[in-house]
Amino acid sequence: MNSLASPSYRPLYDQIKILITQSLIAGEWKPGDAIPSEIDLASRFKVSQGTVRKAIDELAAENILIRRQGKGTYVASHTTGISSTRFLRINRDDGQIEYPTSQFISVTKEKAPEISANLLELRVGASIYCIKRLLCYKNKPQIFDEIHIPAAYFKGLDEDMVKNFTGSLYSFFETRFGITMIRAEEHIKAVAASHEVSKLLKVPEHHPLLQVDRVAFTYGDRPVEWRRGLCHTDRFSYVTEMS
Amino acid sequence: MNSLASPSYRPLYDQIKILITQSLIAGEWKPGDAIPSEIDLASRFKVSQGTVRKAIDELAAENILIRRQGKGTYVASHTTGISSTRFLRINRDDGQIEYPTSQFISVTKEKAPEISANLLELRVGASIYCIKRLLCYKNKPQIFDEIHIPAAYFKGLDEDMVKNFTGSLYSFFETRFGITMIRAEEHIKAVAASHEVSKLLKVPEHHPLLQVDRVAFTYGDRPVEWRRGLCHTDRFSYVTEMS
DNA sequence: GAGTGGTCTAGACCACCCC
DNA sequence: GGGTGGTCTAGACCACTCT
Repeated sequence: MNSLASPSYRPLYDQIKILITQSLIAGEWKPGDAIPSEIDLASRFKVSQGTVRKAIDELAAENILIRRQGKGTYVASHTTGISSTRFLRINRDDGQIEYPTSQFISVTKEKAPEISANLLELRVGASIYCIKRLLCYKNKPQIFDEIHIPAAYFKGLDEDMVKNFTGSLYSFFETRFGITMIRAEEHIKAVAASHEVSKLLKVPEHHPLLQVDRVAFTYGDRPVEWRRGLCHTDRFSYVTEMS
Repeated sequence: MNSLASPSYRPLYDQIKILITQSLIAGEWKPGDAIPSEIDLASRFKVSQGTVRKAIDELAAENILIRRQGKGTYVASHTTGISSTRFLRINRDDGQIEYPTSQFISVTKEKAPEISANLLELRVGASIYCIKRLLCYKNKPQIFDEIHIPAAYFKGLDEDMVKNFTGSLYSFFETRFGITMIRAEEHIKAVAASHEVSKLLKVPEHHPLLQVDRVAFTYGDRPVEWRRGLCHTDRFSYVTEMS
């Protein structure tokens, strides 16, 4: 998880993990690609297959790689499979599965406010893109998202690109900007709907909403997105598991 | 995680996991105890040390066992260490660490209502204990909990036992009834404070609260607790991570 | 020094996928 | 049948803890 800790002693498989991660950062293997077989990697890194295995096992446990028996090991992609929805924790209460559609409100270039600058490790006032959108279920707006991303990593992003893309926002980031989210931290509160948001979500002013603040990280645990979601949870819940 | 799935083929280490879990259920090794060394278990189960290792690795990843290099492998306990707070996801916004104190309101025997009966796999009307309490930070009430547990698993529980116990509720369940929680699922919503709850939490009526519904499981993935927490989140957040 | 978990290796064999 | 990941073994050696 955290690649800090005292490197008084670093196991081989840990070094292999870092080498693989570096290849992912460098784009040697792209999301959806198969990486070389364990045997090939073992001879490339001059270690045994078992050591490569342990490194891949851990990356697979972090959902960065995906193993498929008999076929190979693949780089997780937000464009396909489970990975495309693994960051969506809002579910219908009746148990039915339904995916939301996006309705974009605005895409603007802004100066980073303190709240997102700190978490994105930027200077306050650094250039960011700010995306506002609604997530709708059955065409009814349920979530209002405000999303901040550093302009430096998303050069050339504009409103039309976002609006014309079909698929999730993370698959957009991955496909158009080569930035893949691998992990996120969320802080959740209950808040009262502001006048502005109440109109967007079509709820009474002061209606209770779930406020979900997220920081998302890409390879190497670099923070690259801050967002605040305001969710109407009368018929939906945020679902999580712990052990 | 789920011990279902098609058993068309069951790896050895998986069978070892089941055998270890059965020993935990039977109480052969209790929370806090060291289990036998890998070498001992290998000879007991007639497999190699590596196979035992893989089984223990997975149980450790699920926080059911805890490895300590040079010392041994221990059964996770809610009475000590990280495990004692790993189900508490509410944290202060200012980043300071503070643990809540319990203030019990009532402990009663009830008939299970539909909502908890279904999730606890009981008949509606089955006998349960209902515990109501406040969790306080700096003596200020922040969370109101209503907790349902099957009476059959907690025979003899009464109000005095609960009130006189010092420590978390899960360490109480573990110590007094031999029931250890290993996993939980939560569904979260934003709701308005009822008149009743607003008085307990000392917030205005209709104030937004986080409603956290939980089902907790013990060894063998048996559900043994349902609870609903109502949290005042003006200075606290529910924190979670995903990957 | 003895005992524990942790790493690393090498090799055999199995289950799965696809040609 | 050949390639991939998955299991299992046996053994050597390392890092850590306690006595």
